[in-house]
Amino acid sequence: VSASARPYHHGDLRAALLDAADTLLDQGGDGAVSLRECARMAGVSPTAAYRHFADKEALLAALAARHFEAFRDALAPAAASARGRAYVRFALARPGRFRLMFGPLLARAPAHPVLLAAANAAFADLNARTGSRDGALRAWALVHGLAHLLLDRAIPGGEDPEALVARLLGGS
Amino acid sequence: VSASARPYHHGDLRAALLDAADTLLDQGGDGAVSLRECARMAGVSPTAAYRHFADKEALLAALAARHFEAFRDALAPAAASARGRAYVRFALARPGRFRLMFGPLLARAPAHPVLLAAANAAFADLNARTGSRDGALRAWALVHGLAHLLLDRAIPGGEDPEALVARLLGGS
DNA sequence: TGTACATCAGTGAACGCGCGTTCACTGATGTAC
DNA sequence: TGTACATCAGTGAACGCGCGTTCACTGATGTAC
Repeated sequence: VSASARPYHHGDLRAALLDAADTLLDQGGDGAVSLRECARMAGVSPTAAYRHFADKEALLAALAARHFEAFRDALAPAAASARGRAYVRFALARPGRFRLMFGPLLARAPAHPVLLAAANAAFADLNARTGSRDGALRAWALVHGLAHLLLDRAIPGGEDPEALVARLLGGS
Repeated sequence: VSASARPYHHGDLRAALLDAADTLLDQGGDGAVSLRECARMAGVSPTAAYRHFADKEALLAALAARHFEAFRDALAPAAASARGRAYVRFALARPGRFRLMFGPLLARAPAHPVLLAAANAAFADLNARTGSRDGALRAWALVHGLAHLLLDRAIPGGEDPEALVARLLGGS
């Protein structure tokens, strides 16, 4: 009746809250994440989260940091030609995460050292691969723009995204 | 005491509401726009907007449509080489508008014919200029990605955005 | 081994907030005769 | 020219909602002697 009454083990509320936030993020996007709903999903009182995070933004920052690390790890092993496709695929598969990571929260990273570090590490990886810095930046912008345009259904024609990406990024 | 008591003239509440939404959008971004605040700014009761828009989304759609038209008109006369720079400059100067236009609302354009038409017209213009369709698409994605990365302060180094854009888009 | 104590994760009530939307209404405008 | 009427833009009260955050608290855990 003690620990097993909760869906998480002793000391893991923090992780449970992040998982809940993740689920909400994937289902309803940025705006669907609320501290209260996370607490509800973790089976805990509305204010329990404040034992683990200073406020809502701190929770989101921790979440974004976690995703930047996973994102970096996922892209690192890919061959240069496949990394662009993987980037876009990630954005299309997990729009909520993508938008959180690259959204307005990013500008507030200086206030959240963990996020700042994770983001910078990921960005450094993205820019380190190819030859010139400007070339890397251009490649990044191209892929990033493609991700956004597909995500927001801005590209007319209703063509299969996967095929389009393969064609546009084929040679890079 | 009749019409002059309001900051708008007879029949112009609709325009006044859109202007108010625009101001909020430019100041606080997407989330800062509320029907109640728009009404407040127009000097009108909280529910007056429903005479002119079916609901909040309809107002936002009308606003986005208006901006797509202006966006298209602003880019049309520019020379091909300058259009990319103008695109990015618009995004940086008016982040709220840019995010509204190219955000999740765009996926709901089919429900708002005016927005759908305006967006498609703008997109057609963007893609019609350059030679091949794929080339145009790539150019668009590059510029769009650059706009987003700069907007979200994702590009490390703190370099002057304007200079960076000029350098990266120089040859296109 | 047993007792006193400090720690601290989680509780629950409460505060104050703003929002979108509905509904019956008022009162000015302009038309039809 | 004057009166009866319909239209319809805007009102204001109300509904129900969920949110972030505070605060004093409880009660289990584990440590020190």
